[in-house]
Formats: sequence, C-alpha cells, structure tokens
Amino acid sequence: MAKNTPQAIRGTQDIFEEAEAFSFVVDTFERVRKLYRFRRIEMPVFERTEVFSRPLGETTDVVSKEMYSFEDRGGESLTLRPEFTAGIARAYLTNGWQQHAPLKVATHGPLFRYERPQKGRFRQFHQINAEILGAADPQADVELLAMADQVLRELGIEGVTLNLNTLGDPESREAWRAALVEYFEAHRGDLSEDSVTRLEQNPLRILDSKDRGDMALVKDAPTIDDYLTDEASSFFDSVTSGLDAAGVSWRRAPRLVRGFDYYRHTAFEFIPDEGSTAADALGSQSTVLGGGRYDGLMETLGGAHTPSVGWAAGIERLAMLVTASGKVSDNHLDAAIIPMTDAALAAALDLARDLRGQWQTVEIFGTGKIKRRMARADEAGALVAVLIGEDELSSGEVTVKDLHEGEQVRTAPSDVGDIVAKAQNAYYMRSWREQGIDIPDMDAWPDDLPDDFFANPEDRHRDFE
RNA sequence: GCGAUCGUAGCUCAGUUGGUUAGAGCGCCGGUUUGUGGUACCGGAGGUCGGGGGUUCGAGACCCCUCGAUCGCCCCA
Repeated sequence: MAKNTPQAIRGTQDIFEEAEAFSFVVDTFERVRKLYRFRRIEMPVFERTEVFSRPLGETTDVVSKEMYSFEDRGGESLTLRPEFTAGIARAYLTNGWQQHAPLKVATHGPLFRYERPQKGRFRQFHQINAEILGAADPQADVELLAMADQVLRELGIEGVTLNLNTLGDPESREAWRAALVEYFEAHRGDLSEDSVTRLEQNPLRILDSKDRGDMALVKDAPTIDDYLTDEASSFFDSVTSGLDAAGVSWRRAPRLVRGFDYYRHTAFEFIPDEGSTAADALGSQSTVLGGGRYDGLMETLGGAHTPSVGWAAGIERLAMLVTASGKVSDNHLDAAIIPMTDAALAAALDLARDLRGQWQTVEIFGTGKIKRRMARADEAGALVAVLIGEDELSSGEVTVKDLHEGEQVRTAPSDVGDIVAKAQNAYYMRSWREQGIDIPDMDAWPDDLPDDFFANPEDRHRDFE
C-alpha cells in the first residue's frame, strides 16, 4: 500500500472485473422496464433525515445505527438514502405526482447504510427499483411481479423462485400478531435470548430467527391464514390467480414477513432454490429481489392514504449470478490498428474513426516495439490487426492480418470495414459452434438479405448481437 | 455495536524455535529477433513486511494500540 495515498472509505468498493456484469444488469433492467412502461425517474441521493426516519417509527437500531446521517453547514440533519421508496414517496407528495396515479416508476443507483461490511453487505451498494404508486388494485401487484420475473429471466438467472406471502390488512395483521405473541409467550422459556427481546419489540421478526431452537418453535406457530379478513383473503387470491394467469411461478411462504407497520398485503422475495447454482453462489438464505405493498407509508410522511407496491434488487448480487450464467457480453475487439511509425499515426486515427463509425470496436496500439504492439493486439483478442508502415503509406494501402487464420492482405483502407465484417461473421460462427448452438446455413444468407443490408451499420450491429 | 481470523512486490503466496544484503511464481520492462502474435532462454525494475509504539544485542516473526480486509452475530427499510 502506498504510504501517502488516501484509503477508500470502509464498505465502499471499486468495481473493475465485475463492472461489465453490473452494466449488463442495469441495461437489462432498463430494457424490461420499458416493456411494461415504467417511467424512469431520477432521485436525489440525500434527503432530510426525517424522510427515512419517520416511516420507520420507533425502531431504534435502524434509525440510530444503520443510517448514514450527518449535519450540513446549516445544522440540518441529512441522510444518504438507505433505500429508494421513502424518497420516491416524498417526491410523489411534494411534486403532486398524484395527478399521474397510478404511476409506474423505475430507477437505479447507489444506496448507503452505515453497516459493518460482510458478505454481500456494503456501506455503498446499488439497487434497481420499481414502484407502482397510487394503485390499490391487486393487478398492480401482479404486473410488478411479472416485470420482476422477466428481469430475472432476461438476466439468465436460473433456480430462483418467487416466495409469496400476505400480511393482510391492518385488522388481519393485528390479529395475527396478537396470536403470535400469545404463542411465543407460552414458549418464552424455549426462545433464544435475542428472540425474547424480539417478542417485546418486533414479534414478527421471530419468524426469521436463525436460532435452531427458535426455528423449531416457528414451525408450529400460527400462520396468517386463520386471521385474514374476507377482504384481505380475496385480495391475496386475486394476486395469486393473476400470477398464475401471467405465467409467473410462485411458492407460498407463510412465514415471510416485513417488520414495519406500513406494510400491507403482499410481501415477496425471490430466493435461490435449495441446491441450485444460484444458492451455491449466494447461500440459500440470500434474497435476490424483494418487496411488497406499503399502503401505509404515505401517511407517515403527511400525505393522503396512497396504496402502493414496489420492489428492489441488489445489483452486486445479481451481477454475481449473471457472471455465473455466462450471459454477459464479452466486448471483444474487432480491429487492432498498429501504426508502425509515428508518421503512420494520422492514417491510423483516420481509419479508426471510419471503422468506429461502422460500429466496429477499434483500438490503436501505437507504443512500444512492433512486436509488443502485435502481442497486445493478440492479448486483446482482436479479430484482425491492421498494420500501417512506410510501405503502406507510400502506396496508400494498409495490411490487414486475420489473427485467427494468420493470413494477411494488402488493401485499400476503405475495404477494411468489409474485411472486419467477414471476420466478425467467422467469430460468431466459431463462438456459436463452441456453445453448441445450431448454426444456420450461412450460404443461404446473402440472397435473403436486402441489398442495402450492409449500408446501415446499425442494422448490422444489431443483427449480430 | 459484539465476536473470530487475517494484513509480506502490481497479483497469488513462501519466509524454520526471533539471527547477516526479505524470496518464488505470474505480470511489467529490456535482450537473443532493425516491419509481425507463440514458446524457450537471459537480464532488469519493483518492498521503510498496513501504520505507530514497546520487548530484545537483534523483530516480517513476540506484546500493546490503531487502520484496513474477510467471515459470523445484532439489524435488515
């Protein structure tokens, strides 16, 4: 470690190797969110502390221990956002977004929690997020979940299923809570020390205790089904039948809960199946994507009753799974341009501009010995190397070498684009073959393509993606 | 906030019961090769051993403090 270099802040991460997977997650989310017409919103990274503290109420730990709060120069307490929902709710109220209700919004970015870093937990982390605001109808839950399901499928993540529960309306929830307290009170002596304090502070949380003894008790604890009102029950039925109709597979998770009072009805988490590759990568307890209905949130911020649902998913965690699935695009290099003398640099820059204009990836290797430049082109996985030296300059040509076949030709710079395109074809054919993908009959292609197919480089790029 | 383990070259690590100028592999730069990818061989650069203090004739190693990392617990919006 350099002695005079400042260190990064604890719990922050500099993402390098994983960044391509990270970007793939965000791009996929953006693409899918448009299919469902969720509107993109951008939110401030910090808010008045009360925006986040008021919805949480009296819970001491989260507010006092887990929030990244500080005073600004005016003495105002500010907090780096620990989640998206509260800030979005504040914006909904302060900007009069009620006029757009029901409003479907999506966003992503960094969040901050003052936590001890450990596996999969950082002080700055990143989430993708989707909300439907001002929608009391169970159809909103279904659409939101269908979108979440599609995001995961488009990411190529397998072995993760939707775990679903309902917390009912306030009446149902309160009755269930009372029954749980009564049940655990009767077994107080068998509860772990932590769960005894949970019994006082947040009894629902006993249901996801990690203590073995607690888990045994939890197995026989009352479930909410016996306490659901007719309204709450039919709401949940609508959600589940809607999911079935939408082709979203799910599993009932009667002990899945949310601790805070503003949650109502639907609560859900996408969790890796036991023994799946996703579970191996993250551990079977790790939630990949979670959310629920928070009908009671807006009131805590001084707004009118505004039923809403939302979910969030950790980008780092998804990126880990995506890396395992091998679906991330490799961003290979099409052409490495190698000017062999300083005089050739201008020609190299000119050709690079031309090729990049045709959506071909290009890098110029113009430093070090020629041998070294070639080696770098090879390491970068370039499909072709384009050599420009004194001979080429005097004849107005360039030398193009296919780095897989080893053959090279002298040609006019204007022909390089087509040569690279052919090399791209060969490249994709090779990679499909390696992946065991059925290769269509290439000979049939040129006749079927419109004459001007290659005239629009954007089309070509899209077709080969 | 509590607990455990760990910090040696850019990276992965070795370094004996405390003992002379702290090593290896990979990577980087150069040479054998004046305009061509690989391999091999040869050479080079690169460390106040996370930081501070202490014990000792002598500390990378032992003790204390501190910073950081990893993994748990609490918490999880």
